[in-house]
Amino acid sequence: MPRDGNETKQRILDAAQAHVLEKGFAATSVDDIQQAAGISRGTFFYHFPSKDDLARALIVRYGQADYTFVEGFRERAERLATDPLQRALIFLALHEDVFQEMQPEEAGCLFASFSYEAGVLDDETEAIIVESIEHWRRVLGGMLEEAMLQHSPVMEDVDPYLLADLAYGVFQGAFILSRSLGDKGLMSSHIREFRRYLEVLFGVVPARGTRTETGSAAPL
Amino acid sequence: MPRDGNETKQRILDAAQAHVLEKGFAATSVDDIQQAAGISRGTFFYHFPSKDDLARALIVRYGQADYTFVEGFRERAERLATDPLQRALIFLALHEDVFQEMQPEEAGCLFASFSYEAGVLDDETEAIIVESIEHWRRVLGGMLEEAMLQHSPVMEDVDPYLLADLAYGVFQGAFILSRSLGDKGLMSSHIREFRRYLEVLFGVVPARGTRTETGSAAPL
DNA sequence: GTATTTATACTGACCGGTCAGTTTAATACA
DNA sequence: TGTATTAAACTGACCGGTCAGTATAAATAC
Repeated sequence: MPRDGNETKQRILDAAQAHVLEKGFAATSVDDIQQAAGISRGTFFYHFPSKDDLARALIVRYGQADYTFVEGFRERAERLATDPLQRALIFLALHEDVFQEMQPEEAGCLFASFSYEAGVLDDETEAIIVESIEHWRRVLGGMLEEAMLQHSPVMEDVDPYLLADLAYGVFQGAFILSRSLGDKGLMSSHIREFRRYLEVLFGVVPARGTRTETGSAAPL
Repeated sequence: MPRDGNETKQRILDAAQAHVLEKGFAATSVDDIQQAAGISRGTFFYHFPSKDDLARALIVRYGQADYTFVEGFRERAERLATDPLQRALIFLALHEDVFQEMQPEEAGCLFASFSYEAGVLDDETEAIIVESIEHWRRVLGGMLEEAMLQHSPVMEDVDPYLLADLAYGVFQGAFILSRSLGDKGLMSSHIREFRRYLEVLFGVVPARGTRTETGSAAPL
């Protein structure tokens, strides 16, 4: 059954990605991948000249999938709301949903995995990661930049692109915490907390005062 | 120069930690470590029965250093302020200073590095990582819990321990972004942004209205 | 419409090298 | 004298990578 070579290639990439996300690239042997993908050793090297080429292919595919996801979420957010802040909040909430449905073994980012394995990727491939982060920054940062024009933030010197980077960082941090603590639900709660930050920063706050606290709101 | 065995052991751990933080544990060979530490192959195995024992020792030492750091910062923060919110803000600012003085090759967390290399550490050693995270959570979360009693947060259902976890995640995420983008300064700005979140959440906000925006502060 | 060719997909044994770990004999110090 | 260290040789498992050959199916030929 030599028909569809591309299907095999994708199966190799799927098996490889799962292994790399769990154990890391260096600790993933070609034999591991070959066995998990249900193919022979020769077939692996038929599709990928070297293990480093596999790494490159993994990053390329991951970057493309990431781009598609982000653009899809952007479009959905733009369809669901006209207010730019609401769009940003929805954009993040859509990510939250995805993470909630993730299997524990998927909870991780391939880019982050390689970030602690310097020297594997060549400069071009590293650039794909940078582009991917910058794409995210452009999309979410752009929404927040627009939001600033319509909602006065409660603080001065708000940098919408720093906020976008921070959101990306929160995702990455939540992945690591989630893996270290074995707590899957952590992902959602961290994203939700970040959304709360945006809400309170842009003044979209549910009315206070219904609470039972002692009262005085004066700070410091 | 066979004098101090412990000094050699520490030199091995130093060299190993630097390599692991850069390339990962699996990609770090005993020869790499041995050469970087300026010792012989035999000496490495004299001090560490196996490479896995080295991993364990690295985590133990890192956990201890982490504990010392956090406790030191907690004490300094408690000395510098009595208000629990201010203590939390100072506690974070002290971390910010440390990260600012970090060399690019140090920018990373050993725990995070191992979080993408499953299977290397035994359960006991993994538990050290969990304890370390929980220690952080107790310290910062405790400060924030106290802060909630004195400052009414502008939102309901604020979970001080979730905020502490989030701060930890922001650190981790900033490390990854910093490494991926090659931007060292990112660390500080992300921590500073998180502190702003706490400020705005607890109502410690510099007066608004001095800004040049169109005016209306009413949201949504 | 069967034989032949061609391109693609795949196999598994094999090779050279590297890795973690062992052993040994000699040596430096306190 | 015992602890710390060195240098070097060695083992065996495993690793990435190669290669000669097989299987398949569609295209081409007769």
